[in-house]
Amino acid sequence: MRIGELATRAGLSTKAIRFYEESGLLPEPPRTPGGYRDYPEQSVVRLSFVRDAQAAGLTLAEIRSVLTLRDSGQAPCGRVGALIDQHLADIDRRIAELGEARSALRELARRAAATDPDTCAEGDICTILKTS
Amino acid sequence: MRIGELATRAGLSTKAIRFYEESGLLPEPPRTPGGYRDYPEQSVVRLSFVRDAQAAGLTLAEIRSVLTLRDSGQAPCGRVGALIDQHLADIDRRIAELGEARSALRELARRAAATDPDTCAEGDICTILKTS
DNA sequence: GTAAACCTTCCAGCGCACTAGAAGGTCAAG
DNA sequence: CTTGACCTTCTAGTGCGCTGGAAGGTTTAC
Repeated sequence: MRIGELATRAGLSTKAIRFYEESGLLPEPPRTPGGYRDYPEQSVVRLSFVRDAQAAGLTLAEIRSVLTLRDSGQAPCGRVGALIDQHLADIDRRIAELGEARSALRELARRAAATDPDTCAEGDICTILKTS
Repeated sequence: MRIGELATRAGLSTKAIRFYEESGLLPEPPRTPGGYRDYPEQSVVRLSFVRDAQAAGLTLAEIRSVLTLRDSGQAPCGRVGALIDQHLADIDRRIAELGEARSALRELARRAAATDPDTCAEGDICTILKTS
C-alpha cells in the first residue's frame, strides 16, 4: 500500500510517516518501480502502536527503544512498564510543581486585588510581583 | 555600569541581557567611547522585574506588554492582575489535564503489572498500550 | 492527450528563551 | 609591552514533533 493509504489507516499525515522513517521508528519500505514507498499491512499495526504509545505520553525516543527491543525478538513488556512508571512519577512531580506555582500565583492575585493603581505608581515597575 | 556588573546584580547572564534588549524588554543603553554598553542604575530594577515576572510564569511577550504600558506612563497593575488570573486559569487547566493523563497511565500500569511477557509476544507490538 | 491526484526529495520553520562559539576590539594592571 | 578580563557583533544551535512549501516525477481516469 502507498503512503497516503497508510496515513489514512493509521490516522497520521504522510509527512509524519516519512519523519518516523527518518527517525528510525519505521523501517524503510520497498519501492515500486516508480519510486513510491510500498508498505506491507504490518505497518498499520506498527504505526498504531506509535500512536497509542504517544497518547500514553511516551516520547519518540522511548517508543523507538521499545520498537528496537521488539525487533530484536524480545517482549518489550518490561521496558514498557518501566516507562509507564517513570512517566507516572514525572506527572506526579509536575502536578506538585504546578500546585506550588498555583499557590504562589494565588498569593500574587490576592496582592493584585489589594493594590491601588495610584499607590502602585512609585519608583518600581510594579509592586505586585516583587519577590522580597 | 557595564553589562557584566549588571548581569551579576540582576542575576542573569550577559547573553540574556543582550537578548532582552533585542526583544524590546530593555531599552538600548548609551555606549562608552569604546563601544561598551553603559547602563544606568535603574536597569537593575527593570531586570529584577523581568526576573520576578518570569518566576510568576509570565512569558517575555507578556512582560514586554507590561513594560510598554509602564513606559507609556500608565500603572500596569490592571494588566498584571489580568495576566495573573489568566495564568492561574491556565495552571488549573493543566493540572486537570495532568490528572486525567495520570489516571490513564495508572490504568496502563495496572495492565502492565498483569501482563505476562510470554503471552504478550503475539502478533502485536505490545498489548499493554492498545487503545481499543 | 491532459488533468488531477498522488508521490518524490530537500530545505525551512515553528515556539520559547535563551546558549555556544568564533573572531575580534578595549581597558586596567604589572 | 603584554597579559588577561572584559566587551563587541554575528551566526547557529538547543529540544520536540512535526508542518509547509517548492519543484518536480508517476499514475489513473476520462
